[in-house]
Amino acid sequence: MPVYSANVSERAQQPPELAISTVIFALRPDPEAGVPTLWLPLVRRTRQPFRDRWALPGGPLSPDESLQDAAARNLQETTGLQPSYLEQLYAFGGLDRSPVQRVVSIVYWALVKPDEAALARETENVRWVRADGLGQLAFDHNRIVEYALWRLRNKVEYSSIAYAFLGSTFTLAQVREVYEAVLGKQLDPANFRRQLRATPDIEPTDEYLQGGRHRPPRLYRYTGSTAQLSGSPPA
Amino acid sequence: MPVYSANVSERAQQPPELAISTVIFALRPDPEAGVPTLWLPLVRRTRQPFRDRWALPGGPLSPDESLQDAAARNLQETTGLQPSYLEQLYAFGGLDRSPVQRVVSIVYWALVKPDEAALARETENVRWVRADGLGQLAFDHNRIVEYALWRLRNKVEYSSIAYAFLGSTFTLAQVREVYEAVLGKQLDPANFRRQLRATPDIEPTDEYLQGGRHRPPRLYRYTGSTAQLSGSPPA
DNA sequence: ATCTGTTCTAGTCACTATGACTTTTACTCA
DNA sequence: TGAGTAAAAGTCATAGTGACTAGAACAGAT
Repeated sequence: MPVYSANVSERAQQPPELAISTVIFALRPDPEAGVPTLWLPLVRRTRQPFRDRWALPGGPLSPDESLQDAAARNLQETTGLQPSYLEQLYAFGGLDRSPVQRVVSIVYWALVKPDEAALARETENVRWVRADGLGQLAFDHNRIVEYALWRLRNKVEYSSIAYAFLGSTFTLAQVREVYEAVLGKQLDPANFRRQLRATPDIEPTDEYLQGGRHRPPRLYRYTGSTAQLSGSPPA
Repeated sequence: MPVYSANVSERAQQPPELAISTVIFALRPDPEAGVPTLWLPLVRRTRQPFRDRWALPGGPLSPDESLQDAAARNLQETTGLQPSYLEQLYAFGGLDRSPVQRVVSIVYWALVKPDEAALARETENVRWVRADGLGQLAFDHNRIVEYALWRLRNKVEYSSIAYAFLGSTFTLAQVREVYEAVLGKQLDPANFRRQLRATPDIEPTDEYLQGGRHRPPRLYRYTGSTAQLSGSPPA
């Protein structure tokens, strides 16, 4: 335990600090295999506690912004990205999350589209890592990412969240790759295709994706509401 | 709008206040029809803002308790009840939730069993009301209850949460009544029965419920984990 | 003692969704 | 021109569901 930890009576007097953090997911091609995989940006801590350790983007809540606005702002500030999906994940408020002062973190999770993800800037203090294998993070951030992953995997199966990872048109195989990357398992192309064809929110365009060394796949478009896909309270 | 509202510059200087509230659901027989329906306890506000309006039980977060402990405590304090299920609902942090000072509320929702619900004390300032038809509540609490209801209805369909409303043994018809009360629609007894018989976590006992003017129904027992039914992050 | 109304319990039938699998189509590259 | 690849369409067996029918087992009334 760190030496700079405040003692109990000191901590009891201060009100808990309120912070916003965000888990940001994007699909990027794996450097080796080339298949899309889940990545997320981390920021290097420049101060104690956990100095030089990697952590989720986040910061304090400004008095004049809503919780969601605060999440969108620190997402913008650290990565320069606009999320295509943003939802509250959970409020973490355990007593020993930070060794210094008690912090209650309201955590959001976000998805970004590939064109956005391509713009993402990496600096000395901002790094993208694969969602598996992200060493030891600061605070309880490993646990938070685990929970965000669990939520993402659930939600991809019962909602239309997958399209938040894709551009305006896409092939059915690309959709399948999103599912495979998120769920971490192979899916049967023919059966997957049949299911998508049966959902009304996915309509075929007249265009085909050229360039592959095989039969050119048709492009599709998602016509469902990109607005909050149930899971957040009505505004 | 109230006259005691602070102006913008005043509000901007204070850090947001952090509060915990809880939506507590119990099944009680409807006074007329007699069938079980959803009820929840409200507390009368004794101070401004919204003095004399009904509101969700809640209060500030003590420095030495976790979020969940705080929810359990103010549940105990206002109603004297022990919840059989308690889960975080959402963190509400809009700018205009309170006319006085900005408040961020971390809201929990709870289910209580019928024997507990029977002990619930009603006082001048604590009243149980039906989950539909609860007039105008203080703050944004109507919206919060709506969201809690939405979550309850969802969760009852894909998880085994219904048994948190029931005692240690129960008839299959009682389980069906829980579903009907929560979902607000009639279910086919025969088909519902078939489904429950197929779930491994519900095992028949050798006992039967006597007293009805019809064939006595067999009693069953829920053997699944009553611990957190997925939806909260791993402890 | 028998009848009646009730719910419990078991079962049938048609329809739909799904997993595993096969076949044909349409492209690129050697 | 043939080989390789993935797209696209279709087949088949199986599991689950909604709608429905019918017998079983009780209490209370006749």
